[in-house]
Amino acid sequence: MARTNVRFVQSFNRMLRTCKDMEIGHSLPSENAIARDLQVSRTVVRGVLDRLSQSGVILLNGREKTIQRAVKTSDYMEEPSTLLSIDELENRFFDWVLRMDVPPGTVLNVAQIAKDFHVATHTLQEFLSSLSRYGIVKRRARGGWLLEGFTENFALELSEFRSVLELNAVRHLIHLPADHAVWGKLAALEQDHMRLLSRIETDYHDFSKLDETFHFTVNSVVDNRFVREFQKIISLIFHYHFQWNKEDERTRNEAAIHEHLDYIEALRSRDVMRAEKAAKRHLATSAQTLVRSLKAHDHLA
Amino acid sequence: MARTNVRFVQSFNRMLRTCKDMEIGHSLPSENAIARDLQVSRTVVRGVLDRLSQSGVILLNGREKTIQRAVKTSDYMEEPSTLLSIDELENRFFDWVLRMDVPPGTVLNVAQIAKDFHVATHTLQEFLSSLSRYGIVKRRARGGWLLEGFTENFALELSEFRSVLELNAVRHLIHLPADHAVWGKLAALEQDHMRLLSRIETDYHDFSKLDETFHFTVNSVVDNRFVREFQKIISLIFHYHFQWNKEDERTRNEAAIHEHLDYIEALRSRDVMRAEKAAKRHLATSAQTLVRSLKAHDHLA
DNA sequence: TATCGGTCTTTTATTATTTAATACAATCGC
DNA sequence: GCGATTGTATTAAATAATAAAAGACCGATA
Repeated sequence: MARTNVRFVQSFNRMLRTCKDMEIGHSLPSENAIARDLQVSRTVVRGVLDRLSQSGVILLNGREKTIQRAVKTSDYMEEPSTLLSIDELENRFFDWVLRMDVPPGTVLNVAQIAKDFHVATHTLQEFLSSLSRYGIVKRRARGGWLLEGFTENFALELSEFRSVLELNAVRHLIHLPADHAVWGKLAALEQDHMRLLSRIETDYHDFSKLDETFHFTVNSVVDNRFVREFQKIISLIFHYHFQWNKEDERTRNEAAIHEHLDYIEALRSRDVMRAEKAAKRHLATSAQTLVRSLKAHDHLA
Repeated sequence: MARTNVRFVQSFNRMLRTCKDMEIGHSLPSENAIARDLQVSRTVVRGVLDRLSQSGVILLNGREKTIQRAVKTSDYMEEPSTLLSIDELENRFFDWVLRMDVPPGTVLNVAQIAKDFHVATHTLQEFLSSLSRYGIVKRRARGGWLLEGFTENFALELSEFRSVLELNAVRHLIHLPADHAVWGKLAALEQDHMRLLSRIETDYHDFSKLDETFHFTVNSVVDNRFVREFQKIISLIFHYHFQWNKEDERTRNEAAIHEHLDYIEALRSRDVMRAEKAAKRHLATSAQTLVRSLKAHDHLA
């Protein structure tokens, strides 16, 4: 009925492994040193040392913490199943929702989802609250959460927002000096695209990852925390849709590669109009793909 | 040791007020009807009716809920002090932080703040979690929250992001037909600006609100949930800084009014370059003001 | 004199509990 | 019989209580 003692158990076991490698008669370092090493508080360290002394592995005497006997397998404690952190939850949640096992408009059952995902309910609550900033979920008047996205409108607005950010990045990028790192990265990406094109018949599937890297590279020239945060969610959503929209995948990806190559070429020309045009064309295609795959999935539901 | 019964108490008192206006011998409507009326579940209604029957105000007999006696003042229950909701919390929190009672880098004490703000700790946790999407706070590795903003960099990046969004809005706006509502609003705003200018000596303080309305109007032409969400936080932060940066306030505001008027004029010309230029100039001034007021406040701390 | 360990307080994460919502079954009046 | 109403049971959410961990303080010690 309170917080778990995973930290204690893990620290205990790690401490045992350290003891195992030490000779009998030697002494462990100071509590502070151990705490620093294990990245836990001294309170935990003291708990661990107490327990080690109780089971006779070490002898506490003033500042001496002498190893008394060899460590046995039975000394180790079993680690309680650790819950997912809020970051790990993000991926699982999107995986679950974006595959549209869940249609928009669903009322989310916090208790059930928390159980399924092996997270504490309050962790899920926090996560949903943070998602509500993006309008993906909404808090209902008297308890409960409503899944709003991913509707067609959501996809359109997300794509539009993405375009605004990326076009801004493009305008920055073309003014960067020739020795800026981004140009080298773009050249490398160009090669990657060409290589993939040559083996597109079989490996068209690899485009998803390449696409993510490409857009990330373009946007990386803007050093802004808000852009970065949004980029994260944008790439997450686009990436997921890539994964499960299999229709025309080879054709679509091949066309997208050509658009990317045009895009890179246009950037390199340093011509604002041309670069913007190439970017816009690709972003429009991308938006269309997203909307279409949403609709296709909707039909199944 | 569990959730509060505010809902029950409030429903009970509201029910009593209804009973007070009814004559003895009359019967209350069905549980479902009452639930609909009070906007609570039937469970609560049944609880209320039970209690009313216990205290002899009504007599329950099958489907009859007959009023038995007049309602006395002592019948009413005292309402427990209700906690702030997460929305109300947002304003209080920003008020607290942006006035820089709290320097960047502070570790936030959830328990303490929750008590000070009269919210449940989990409400605060959720709120902080949602703020972490904007990088204003960060979750620390082993518990606790770290206040990151509002540093100079934060102000710069926020301003930059604001510019990106607003310039996009400007590009949309100038292509809107002459009969679009926004032109009327801009004309009205222009008048408001002129009027304020004529009484600037005394009423320069009113500019803050006008500024907010103006930028809201410009951005309103973009119908995008992500833009809207960000607009909320941007206007919040800019607005707060307006409130407490008193240095040169009259001069600054007067200059800003002129920039706004130029801005409106430029929009009306429908000339992209001119509109962008006017917008950029004002946004740059605005960014500078924000950074400067941050620094000024920093000196005091 | 700087580090160390004992003690205590503060703070956080999680569970247990209470209230509220809702689904379903039974009943009543028309 | 049928729709509305109530009775009952299950489920879910909000919050208080609580165990674990972090950290502050201080005298002791090498």
